Amino acid sequence: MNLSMNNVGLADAPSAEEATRFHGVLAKLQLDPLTSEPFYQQLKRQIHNLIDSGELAAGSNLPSERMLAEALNVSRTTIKRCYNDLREAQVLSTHGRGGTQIQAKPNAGVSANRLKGFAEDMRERGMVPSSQLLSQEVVQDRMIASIFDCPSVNTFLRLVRVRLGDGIPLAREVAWYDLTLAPHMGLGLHILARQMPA
Amino acid sequence: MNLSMNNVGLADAPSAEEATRFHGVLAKLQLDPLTSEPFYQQLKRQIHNLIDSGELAAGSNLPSERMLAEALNVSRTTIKRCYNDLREAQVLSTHGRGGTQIQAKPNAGVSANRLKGFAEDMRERGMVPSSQLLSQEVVQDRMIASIFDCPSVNTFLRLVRVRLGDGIPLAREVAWYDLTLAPHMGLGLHILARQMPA
DNA sequence: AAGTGGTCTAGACCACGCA
DNA sequence: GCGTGGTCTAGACCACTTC
Repeated sequence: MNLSMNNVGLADAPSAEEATRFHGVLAKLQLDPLTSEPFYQQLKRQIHNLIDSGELAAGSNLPSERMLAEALNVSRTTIKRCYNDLREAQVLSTHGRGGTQIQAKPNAGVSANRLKGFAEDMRERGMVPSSQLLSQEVVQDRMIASIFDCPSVNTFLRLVRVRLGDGIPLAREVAWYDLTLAPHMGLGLHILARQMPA
Repeated sequence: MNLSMNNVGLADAPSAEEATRFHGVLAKLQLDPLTSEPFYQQLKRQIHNLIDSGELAAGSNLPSERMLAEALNVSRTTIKRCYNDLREAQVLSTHGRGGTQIQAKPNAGVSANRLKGFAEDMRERGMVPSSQLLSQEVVQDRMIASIFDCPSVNTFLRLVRVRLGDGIPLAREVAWYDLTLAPHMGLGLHILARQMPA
């Protein structure tokens, strides 16, 4: 068998030196095997919280997947699942050999978060997002048309919905979709356009 | 060793019978080991295409992870990664022993899509979502408070933003976030609450 | 009760980017 | 070139839902 790779077996050499670098982080990450919450979820939540609270600064490095796996005594796959989810959520980023880095600012407010959807934001925070449609109608509205800088004859889909996190109403949204540009939005609707009152 | 589970080793009994059920699906799924595109990506793409084209009808079943893995001669983990991604995108759903089912209609309209965020919806359609913040302010508003069924002294974050797909403005949204319930939304903002004009 | 997906393990090889 | 993340394997146990 040509196991010609990986210096597994070099003892705990890396831990000894590098552990100090991540001492602060490692001390704050703990897994509870008794709860029903999966390991990777616990980690996601804890890391996200550390970032939100500023204990993990933007731009700083997280332990490598292998290192954290060894430190927490879980498999690399579990760490990877956590890191991957956070990478997908653009909370972490990867830099070749540079490892995994924190991308979001500690307290990135709404201005940054609004690049993500509400649902995505909620899921990152470990909440279950849902949505309740209050009304939907196809309208013509000159004011909105002017905002979009398009002919005032364009029709818009007007949506009002409540956004919930864990079943609790957190936001109310009113949205106008330009049906000329996004016709798929109107699919399945059987509502005739009507004139919007001024 | 107490390998007291899984009838692995019962030969290809399941395949023989069940393969006919999924004959159409299995015949259309093929993995190319030569391309650089990962297996799970190839599968995601192919399954998504089959759904879009209507060859896989909404509500119908997909082969179980184990079965598809065996049929394509890959590990269950690889199939799972594909299925999981599609589940997260709400394209597939899971039903206990019932297996994995196709959830989205080929061209589901807004009424279904509004359970997802704008960004997610865009990404599924292969467009690049972005957002432009027009205004953000912390306000008190009795009308909104009554909608949320909460004390009228609660403060809200009022956002106006334009949603873009591939750089084209597709929607305008006005959102009110209840800062009492979602304080993290206001982090990083230095805007004093002001009274909302009636 | 049988089979499903959910989670986790312990390994392996690869491409790529810093050092 | 070395360590990183990316992909993949072959297995295991569990909770849960449907049969």
